Amino acid sequence: MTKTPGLPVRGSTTGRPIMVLFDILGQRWTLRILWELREERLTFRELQNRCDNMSPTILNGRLKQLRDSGFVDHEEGGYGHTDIGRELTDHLVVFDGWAKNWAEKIGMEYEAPQ
Amino acid sequence: MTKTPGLPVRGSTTGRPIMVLFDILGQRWTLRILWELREERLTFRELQNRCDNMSPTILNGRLKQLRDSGFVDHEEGGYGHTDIGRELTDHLVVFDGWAKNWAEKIGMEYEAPQ
DNA sequence: GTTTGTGCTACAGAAAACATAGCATGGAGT
DNA sequence: ACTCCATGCTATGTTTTCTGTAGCACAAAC
Repeated sequence: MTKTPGLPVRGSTTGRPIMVLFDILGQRWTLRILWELREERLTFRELQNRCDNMSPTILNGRLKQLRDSGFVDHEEGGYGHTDIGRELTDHLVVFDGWAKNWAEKIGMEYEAPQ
Repeated sequence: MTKTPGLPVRGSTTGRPIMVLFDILGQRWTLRILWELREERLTFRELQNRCDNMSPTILNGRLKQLRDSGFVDHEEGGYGHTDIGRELTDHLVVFDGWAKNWAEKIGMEYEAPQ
């Protein structure tokens, strides 16, 4: 079941791009997968390891979806971002700094390990 | 079950803020709820309507979570963003324009209704 | 005192995700 | 040729999450 802008998705019959995007990102592990690929290409199993040993069934499903959506490809060296996938992930990277700020405001200072 | 930076979440034992954020956003409807509140306060039922009549059970759960996380409050006029919730949502608004671009690249020109 | 709006909760069924096992392919080494 | 290992999955049964529908409790308006 491919999710493409223009086609209806869960929670939206119009296929409006932002809704399609929300539908994709609002599934468990999707954001995390994009995130983990931010620095280097990873094999299926490396990716699985970094994603807390998530179920391969789901990982495979997500990767299929991300490839269908044009965010991820699978070439020499494993799975990695396409150009547009990198663009999307760059936006996510912004959230990293932002989240630390949020963490402080919410009353919890998080200290990075090491 | 409150999700707070510093406490472990699904897929991350460290409670690293970005992971907590991904855990929250990577649930169905959460992105959508933040999105629908971007312009005005909405009552529970208005919000439900805009979110494709999502199940009130889940809506209630999400709202609890978003309040616990400090993104949403419930005051005069219904549910709405806190300052930090607005900040987060501003980032999401960026995705709207971006998603249209993505839609074109992926080979589907989406025309907004009306 | 009945109707309308609001903010939910209850509950049964459907869908998604999980954990674990294991298979098929391909290359390296011996 | 054959074992060994990495890689990319699929299969299966269980658990968790989400859905859909019904309905309750409170408050204000009429």
